[in-house]
Amino acid sequence: MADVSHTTVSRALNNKSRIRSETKEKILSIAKELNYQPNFIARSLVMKRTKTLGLVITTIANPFYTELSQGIETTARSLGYNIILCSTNYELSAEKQYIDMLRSKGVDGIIFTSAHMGDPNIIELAEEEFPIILVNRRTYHPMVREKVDYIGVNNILGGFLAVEHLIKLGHKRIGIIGGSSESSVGFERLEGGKKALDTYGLEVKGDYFLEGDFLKGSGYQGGKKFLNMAQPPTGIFATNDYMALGTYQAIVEEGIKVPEEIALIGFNDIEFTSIKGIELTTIGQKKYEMGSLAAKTLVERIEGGKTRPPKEIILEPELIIRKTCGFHLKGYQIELPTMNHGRGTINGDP
Amino acid sequence: MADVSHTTVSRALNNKSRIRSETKEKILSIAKELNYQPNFIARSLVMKRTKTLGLVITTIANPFYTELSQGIETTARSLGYNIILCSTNYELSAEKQYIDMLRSKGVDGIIFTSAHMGDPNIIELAEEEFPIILVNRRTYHPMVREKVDYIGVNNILGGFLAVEHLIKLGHKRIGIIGGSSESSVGFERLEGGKKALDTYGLEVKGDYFLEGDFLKGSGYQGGKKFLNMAQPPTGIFATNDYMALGTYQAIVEEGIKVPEEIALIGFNDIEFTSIKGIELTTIGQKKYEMGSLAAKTLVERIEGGKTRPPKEIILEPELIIRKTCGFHLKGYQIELPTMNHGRGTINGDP
DNA sequence: TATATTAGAGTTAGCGTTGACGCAGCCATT
DNA sequence: AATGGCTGCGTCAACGCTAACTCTAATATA
Repeated sequence: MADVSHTTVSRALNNKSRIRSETKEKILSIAKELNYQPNFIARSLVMKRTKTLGLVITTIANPFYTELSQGIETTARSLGYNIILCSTNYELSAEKQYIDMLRSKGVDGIIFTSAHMGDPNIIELAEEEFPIILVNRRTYHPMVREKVDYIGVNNILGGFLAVEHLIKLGHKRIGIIGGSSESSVGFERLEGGKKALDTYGLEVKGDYFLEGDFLKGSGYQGGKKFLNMAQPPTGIFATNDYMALGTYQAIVEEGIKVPEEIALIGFNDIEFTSIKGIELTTIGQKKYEMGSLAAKTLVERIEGGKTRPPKEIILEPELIIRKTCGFHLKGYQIELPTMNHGRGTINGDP
Repeated sequence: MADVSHTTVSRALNNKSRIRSETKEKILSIAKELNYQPNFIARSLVMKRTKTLGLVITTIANPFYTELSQGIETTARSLGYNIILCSTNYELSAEKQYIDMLRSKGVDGIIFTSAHMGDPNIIELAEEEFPIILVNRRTYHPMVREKVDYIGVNNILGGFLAVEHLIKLGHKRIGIIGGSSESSVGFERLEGGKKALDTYGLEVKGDYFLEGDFLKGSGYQGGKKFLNMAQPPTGIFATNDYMALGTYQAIVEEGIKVPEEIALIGFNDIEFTSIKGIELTTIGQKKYEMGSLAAKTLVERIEGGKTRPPKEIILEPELIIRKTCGFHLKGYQIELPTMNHGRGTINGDP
């Protein structure tokens, strides 16, 4: 060594007080020369902090989650945290295993991107006040809402915008393919859609609501089912782009033209929906930003103590008009005032 | 406790000998009751094993890497390892930082999915005999080849198959958009393409080789450049699907038809190239399997000691014929024997 | 019967850090 | 001159485990 105790070295490396600056610089230069890397494990053992976060995700194969993850990872890194990736592949038992493993490895917090509606694992962690955050999907459990932060998009508004768009284009028969019933996101988008129908005085007809699972296959089957109806819908809102792509394929296979005969709109604006040959009209959301905010908020909670009341950050969705809705062909048929999105009034003005 | 020392508990939990089975079961049942989770950090500190791997990747935004990562993560998990995700976003300095962090956190090994050709970080790790593995991209440095495992696809054959396919379809002027010169993958695919031209007696003309960077933009620019030539190529091989998509857009924008006027072929077979409206002809590779093998091989090296000579596992690529090459319109114009792929002869037969 | 062997435990040390505490030496205040 | 406080270090313990060693009692062997 450099003629000092290991404690002094620790003081030098961690920029602590009670050390002479000469001594500190001497130690630091020796450390650099030896290419010394502090042992994070030993530090973690005593500090009870690992500077590592768990990221629980169904699958990064879905580009929506990929982009979200990018935001999470990049921001976490800039805050000095690493990410342990946990793909559950849609199995709740895997989630439990991952949680145990993550806690055993001492992660400082966990990010859940696709929590089930009544996920018992989440409830348990919330009760313990272990630092977690919900992104994208949420849980409505009161205990959870009282304790854990949530970052998401306004899915109700998103669903509303999608269906409103179809209505304005003149469609009267609108089919909606919902997401999994275990997902708050699917539920909320469907709610928004129904609200639009209601607002514009259209009948809310059960036949026109199908439950999917956010996978391409269910979009495909939903599409086929709609086409086999006596009165098929003329406009379809699939509650995510994957299902919209499946629906698109089902429609095209039947020799029916999109958007001339059937209009189609998705949700998420994943990268490949914009390319020539598809150009899916969809509801966009800031996925990267959502991930980034999630990482930031979780780190805040970890480092700031647990006293802060939980945040709910709801981002705004955005209608992205491309080709599959037929807007470029005929434009809006009806002009009605759009729902008040909560941004139109300022300081008590009507 | 349960009237035993902590050592005995350790013996019970780790299924070690020198313990009576009654005692063991008693301890285990108490552990279960208390929902006891062993502290991995403390264990890691003494064992010098964290059961954690680093995954260094440019970006998971590219679906190729996403699928690869899925294979890696899922397999690693089944072997009892977790993955720390490290997206470099194409910065070499970020790679160095990540490596230091990973080693500081005591990962047992690191998986590199996109090593630069002469990556100094890789060389350093190889010299130290730290357990690493190269997937997809490799380094030709002799020291590295002598010490570290590599899993990849036969890119030379892949490039050959792509260009051969275009030749057989009757194309004489074939343009190739290469990948980054820092990537072995781009280099090899280009080599394979040139080899095909050579094999079929076509001129290898410098103008027809453009260097890209594997991003959509460079495919787009490459496409434009080709179209502005006095004698544009009639068939284009983009060395990955992203660039092919960019090229496709450039061509369509000019009002030229794919595949009627220009044939297009990509490489990787990422998910979205198969959907209706695109249907890109491409060279497929088993991305998930590649990742899976990488995780398995790295764990083998970690757990099996460092004495084993390095493996090179080269998977076989596969020509996937869809719509953009025009095969469905006219079929092959030339029938020439395909290059011997090393699988045609058995036991000394010709 | 005397001795060696073994199973089933406990005891102790150490992994590489950080943090609480102690102890000189120096300066400033009373 | 005596007291107090501060600076700059070293000492010691602890984090929660595993591994090496030790000890005891029971069993096997001569």
